[in-house]
Amino acid sequence: MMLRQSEDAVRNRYPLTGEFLAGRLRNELVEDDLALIEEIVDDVEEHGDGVTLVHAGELAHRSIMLLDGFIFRTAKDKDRRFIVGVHVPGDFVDLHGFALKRLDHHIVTAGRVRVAYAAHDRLEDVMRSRPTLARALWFATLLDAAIHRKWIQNLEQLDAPHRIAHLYAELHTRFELIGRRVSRALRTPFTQNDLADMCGVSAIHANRAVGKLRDLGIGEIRRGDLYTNDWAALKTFAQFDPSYLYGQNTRGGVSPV
Amino acid sequence: MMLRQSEDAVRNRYPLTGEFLAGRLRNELVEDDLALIEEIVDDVEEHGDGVTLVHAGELAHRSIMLLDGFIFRTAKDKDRRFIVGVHVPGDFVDLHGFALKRLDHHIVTAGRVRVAYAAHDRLEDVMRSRPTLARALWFATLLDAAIHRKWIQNLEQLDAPHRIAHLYAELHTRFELIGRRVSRALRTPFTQNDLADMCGVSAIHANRAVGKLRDLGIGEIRRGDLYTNDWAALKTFAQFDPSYLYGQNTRGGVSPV
DNA sequence: ACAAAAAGCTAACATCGGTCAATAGACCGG
DNA sequence: CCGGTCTATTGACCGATGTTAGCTTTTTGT
Repeated sequence: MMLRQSEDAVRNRYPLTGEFLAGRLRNELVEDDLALIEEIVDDVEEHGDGVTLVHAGELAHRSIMLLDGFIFRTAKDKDRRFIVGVHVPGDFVDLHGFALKRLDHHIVTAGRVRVAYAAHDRLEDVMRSRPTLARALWFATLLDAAIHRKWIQNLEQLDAPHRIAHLYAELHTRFELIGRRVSRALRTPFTQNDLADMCGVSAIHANRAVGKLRDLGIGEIRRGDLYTNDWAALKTFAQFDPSYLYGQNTRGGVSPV
Repeated sequence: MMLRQSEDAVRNRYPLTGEFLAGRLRNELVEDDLALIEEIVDDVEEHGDGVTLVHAGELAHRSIMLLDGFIFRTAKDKDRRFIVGVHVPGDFVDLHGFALKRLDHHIVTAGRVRVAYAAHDRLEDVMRSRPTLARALWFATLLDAAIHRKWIQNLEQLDAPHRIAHLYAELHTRFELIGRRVSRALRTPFTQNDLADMCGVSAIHANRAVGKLRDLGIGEIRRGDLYTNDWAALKTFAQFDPSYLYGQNTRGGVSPV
């Protein structure tokens, strides 16, 4: 299911240069640079749940910016799926495909999404004329790598309940960084199956972990939505340290410029 | 323990532009670019085992290229260490520190190493004058991210014996890609403790896994060195698919240029 | 060569997590 | 409204892994 809309109509309701880019490419990009990014986006689409936007191995000629919703990076086995990353609005989901040409994994929607496409040849032009912007895009891919490393550490260190708590803690902070304050409920379209595939456990064990978080009073997860009245407690439980997200208030190397 | 040597003396014995760069930054870099990389290396050092070359959080003003030996990327807990990445000769170990300014993890030697340093301001100059080279360096960090994703998948998918086998399979291929053919023995300075920290299991369980690989006839690991007479069998056992390393023979997006 | 330290190995037991089976609730299409 | 499918949930059982303890072998420092 794919609903293409008038590009301008969508843009007017959700300007690209709003919360999104200001967050993910957070740095001292000037207005001109932001305008330039708007220009290279050549298409806006909406998609339903579980749509594979890019298959591993395909030659890519454009990259996807996520405007609304969630997107998974997945790997597939003969009979199992592995989620190796998740994206929130403002993320350039497969920017690395720009330099690598083909992806080593799939890009799959999680729930309904709105995405924008940036053609590689236009990206090419822009990066040549604006070294600042080129650096910002590099920074974005490095941030992805930093998140990957934290996931590796979590898989090595935490048991299932802590992994799930850490996932929501990370999402909570990533939403903050794009200017979306989450109050009592963090809403996602994730099933317990999705949580399991992100945390490397079986769906049944993910269910047990969700139950444990509820019993411990850390948070209640219902149909992907996490409810809590104490995010600080949840983050402490998850041993969450936001420094790997290179946010604004953590000094040192914030700006990619 | 740090043994600084005459830079020229070391370079003559192990020219930088040899196997190393040709492998890791594998692409159509011209001679001039390679010469340029040699120029920005301003120091060569040797270090012993277990030396922390860069601490997480430190402001970085230079990046490390590994010339010989192995280097871990590690995270630390109050009483535990996690290895989130391993590097082989030819790798720019903390190139991402160039754009991020501070690292989210530590850089620690594994056994004796030889490293070269590239000052960030010189990298800056070079990247401005040679967009081709800038793209190559970006490519190198994207390759790191691809390896991170495979590690995530392995931690989600494989049990301890398969994780260890996959680790050696990966190293075997990465050595091939830098022109070092490994015949019967892949030699590393890894202890079983190191293997455990890379695979997210206890040292005792790593020992059990090593024993199982021996019993199954997959390979024999003695003091970090893996002996086998059938690498293909080992790679099959590990479910190893080299495409994520973006090697030469896998067509599509090989060149970062 | 010797002693200390590090690394490797093994066994026993407890916990985490996977698998199978069965059930109930929520959502969807007809 | 109904039946089918997806999702969530629970219990029983079993394999994988963690923990503790003790021991042997290898390496390292003197």
